[in-house]
Amino acid sequence: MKSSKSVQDYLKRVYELTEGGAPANTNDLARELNVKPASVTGMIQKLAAQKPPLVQYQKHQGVTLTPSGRRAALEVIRHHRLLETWLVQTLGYAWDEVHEEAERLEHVISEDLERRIDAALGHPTHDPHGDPIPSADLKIPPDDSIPLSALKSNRSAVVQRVASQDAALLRHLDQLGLVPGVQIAAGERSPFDNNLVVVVKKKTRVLGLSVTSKIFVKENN
Amino acid sequence: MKSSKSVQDYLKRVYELTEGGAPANTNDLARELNVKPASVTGMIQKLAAQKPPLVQYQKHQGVTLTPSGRRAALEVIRHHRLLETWLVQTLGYAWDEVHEEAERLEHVISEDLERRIDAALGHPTHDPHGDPIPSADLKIPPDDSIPLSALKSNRSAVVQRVASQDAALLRHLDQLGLVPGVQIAAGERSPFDNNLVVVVKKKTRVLGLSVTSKIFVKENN
DNA sequence: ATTATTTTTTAGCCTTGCCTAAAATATTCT
DNA sequence: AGAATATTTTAGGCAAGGCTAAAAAATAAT
Repeated sequence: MKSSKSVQDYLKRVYELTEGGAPANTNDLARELNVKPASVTGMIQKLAAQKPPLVQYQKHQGVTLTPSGRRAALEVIRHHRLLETWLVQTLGYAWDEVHEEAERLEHVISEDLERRIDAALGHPTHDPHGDPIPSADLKIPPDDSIPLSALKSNRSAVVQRVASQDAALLRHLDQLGLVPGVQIAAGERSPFDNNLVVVVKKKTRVLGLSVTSKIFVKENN
Repeated sequence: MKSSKSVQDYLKRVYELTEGGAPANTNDLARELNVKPASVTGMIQKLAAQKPPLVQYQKHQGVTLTPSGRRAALEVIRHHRLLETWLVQTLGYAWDEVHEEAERLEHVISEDLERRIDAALGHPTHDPHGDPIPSADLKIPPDDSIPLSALKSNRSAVVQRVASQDAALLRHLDQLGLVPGVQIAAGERSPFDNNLVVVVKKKTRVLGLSVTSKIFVKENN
């Protein structure tokens, strides 16, 4: 049976919060879902009680996804990222404008529409932010990028991904040309505040840690 | 405040059922909405109690839309018809495949997306079935078509609209070439069963009342 | 004009998913 | 360790939107 919008949202957030390996905790989920912690406990208990269970859960020990839960989460994420790509490529949306729209559409599109969008776009592997789009069989391509904040001085790299849905930040980066696919070079790094000098499209910029930690790059050769 | 999917569905059905002028009754609404009559009564009472009320309602006398309710209904219908047009024109859907998809999408698209689709399609006035698309200010173009079943013998006309969402019927009509825009000519009519001989694209067909009553045409000059 | 039948409404209940307040458990600090 | 603090869970409620069963109203039939 198809899960509700709420359930899909919970699974998606658990997926995101457990990408680092550690289980997700109630408070973080509550914050991400704009819901009270007590509500999270309630929902998590239901998800863990389903047959088959969608999450693994022991009280006071956080939540992880079961294989079923992970599949359901990836299905939603595939919808989301295909939709974002589609809105940008066919309706001229900017990359900072598509998140909320996709957030609503992702829960209602059919598998048929999913396939048609996928085909119309030529089976894209990454969305406008550079996030990988799970394939039809829900595989995710491995990610070997590193945060720009970890790039060594005097090395060059290609921007792979911008891990933010903050519209203001995205517009700012777009302005600077800091979008997926772009070639950059790292210069001096301040040891005090971690500010980094970066050359993008012949222009020299200084970026703070709050920015460089969200830009993921792949070092050249 | 934006109304829920349920409320939008109720308003849309009331709109459709009252197009003939008469108020809609509980049973018809229940059937259209796949809900029990008792549930309809409950919801209608809530809609009539809102400030401003969305429906006009007196017990045992059926339901009509207030101006606010009508506006809300037309907004949803605009979404639905723009979406159907979009799916057909940009993703290669057939006209019998789009109804259910649009039925779910219509409730979640933003006004921004509505505008972008409208613009991308060149502000279409009719959907793939020939139904009029309410304009941005929710006006509906007047309809001067008549059912094919009422077309006089030996007159020719242009198909304007096919008033059905039955996929099998739509596929059949598509086969026959009986789609909006097509030129047809009426021949003999059987006085017993109302079967009508029609010439479409040089081919002669005999159509029953269940078909001719759903095809709306405009007689040539 | 009563009775019978159909239609509509009321009454009471259920599920989902959220809330607040209180209780229980963990964690941190001295 | 024990107290103070922070986090998490339980308990009890609420609103939306369905349902069934019973009551009431309208319509039809004798």
